[in-house]
Amino acid sequence: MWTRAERKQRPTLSREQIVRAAVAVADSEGLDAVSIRRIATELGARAMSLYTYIERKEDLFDLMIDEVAAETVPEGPLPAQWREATIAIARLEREAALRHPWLIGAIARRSQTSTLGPNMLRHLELSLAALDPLPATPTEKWQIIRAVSDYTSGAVLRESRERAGTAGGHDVAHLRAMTDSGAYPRLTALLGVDRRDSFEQGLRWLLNGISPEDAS
Amino acid sequence: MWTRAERKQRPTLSREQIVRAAVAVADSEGLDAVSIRRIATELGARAMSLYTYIERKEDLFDLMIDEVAAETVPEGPLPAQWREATIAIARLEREAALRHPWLIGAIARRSQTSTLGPNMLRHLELSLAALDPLPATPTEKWQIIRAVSDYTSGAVLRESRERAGTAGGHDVAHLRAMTDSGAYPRLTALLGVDRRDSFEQGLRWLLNGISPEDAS
DNA sequence: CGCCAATCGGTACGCTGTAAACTCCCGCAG
DNA sequence: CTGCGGGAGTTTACAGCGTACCGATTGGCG
Repeated sequence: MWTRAERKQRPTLSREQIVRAAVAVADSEGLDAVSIRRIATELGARAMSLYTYIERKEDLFDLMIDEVAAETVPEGPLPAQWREATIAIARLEREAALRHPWLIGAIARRSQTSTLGPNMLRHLELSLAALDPLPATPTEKWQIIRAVSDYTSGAVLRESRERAGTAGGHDVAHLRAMTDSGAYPRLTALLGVDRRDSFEQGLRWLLNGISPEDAS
Repeated sequence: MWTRAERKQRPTLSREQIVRAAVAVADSEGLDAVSIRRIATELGARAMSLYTYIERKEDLFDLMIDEVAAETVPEGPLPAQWREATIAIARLEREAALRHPWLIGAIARRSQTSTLGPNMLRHLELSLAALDPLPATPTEKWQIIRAVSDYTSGAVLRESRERAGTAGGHDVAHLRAMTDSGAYPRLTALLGVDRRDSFEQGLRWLLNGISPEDAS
């Protein structure tokens, strides 16, 4: 679908416009607010007009994902050290996912590996480029990229849910009740503990494990 | 909501029954197939009857998540080595999530940190117990648990999507076209490469980074 | 000019979550 | 025993969803 030509006439809509509107709605009201009718309204069109540009709603999600993937493509030259370069890319992924908290949900929602869009391909290409200085086989490099991006997406999934939650008093009360039961002593001991975010710490651990010699 | 007493009359339905039916439907037909009407039909009831046991559909997702979380609670005694114990728990998480591919999606779908159910609390308690032998502050232990489970959920999110996909020929053709363009040389070089799964490898890297002294 | 294909609109169908009001019927107070 | 409170389950209804199908419009090209 990435290769399908756009209209040749002169439309009042465009795929780019639709995707941007969808991303804006998702950013401000969540993924569930992204409905065909809603996006059409947003653009002053009728629902069915969108189907000139996408085949089904899932396509729209794919396009939204790739739209945001653009933010994960590093702009300038990569740091010369593979480690710094990889960290920089992981940070871009994290920041994009926190800016668009619906992102991981959209990825998880897609029934199968969504077709990779051009921005996602550029992102992957540059993730590989970051490892150029590393003496490793392609298979090993691929494993490293997967490990780092797996960690990043998991961390970001948790982080963005934590931010959305901010634990209303009700949940806290419930948690207290549970821990007061004494069934979870270690958890109880953790209730007041510092929960400063630890994305960077975990990333450091992972990279140290990959390459112990230049651990930080 | 976990504490709310169940009915005292004599119902033909039960919360447990509803949740099990929902998990079964999600397992075999995906999360989208879990609708109130569908589950009710599955149980020979009418849609609105379910609302005696849950307040809204999101509650059902929470209950399903905790139902599956039971499978991530280790049964016997934990390995004495914190490292082995942590690996064992991570494997349970992975296997449960692969058995129920909708799981990560359900977690991502929940608008905020869902209320922790009893099974999730037991899982967390035992994750902490696994680190008992480790000389570390509670904050550090919490960070370790988060790093490991972040990595695990990210890896499993990717893995289950890969399994669902198995890349139909169409996608492969598209990918070929993209890489033939020459814009992604490193990716192109990777096309035929071995993609053996690497969950264990990444987990080893992470644990080695956490504790270099007993690296494997 | 005539044609074609792209674009957009309208209508309709079967689905969704759930609010509101209803019918039962059990267990208990008098 | 009667009466009744209240919980279980049902019915109906509504607004919204994705999208199949068809018709109207229109601009570019032969």
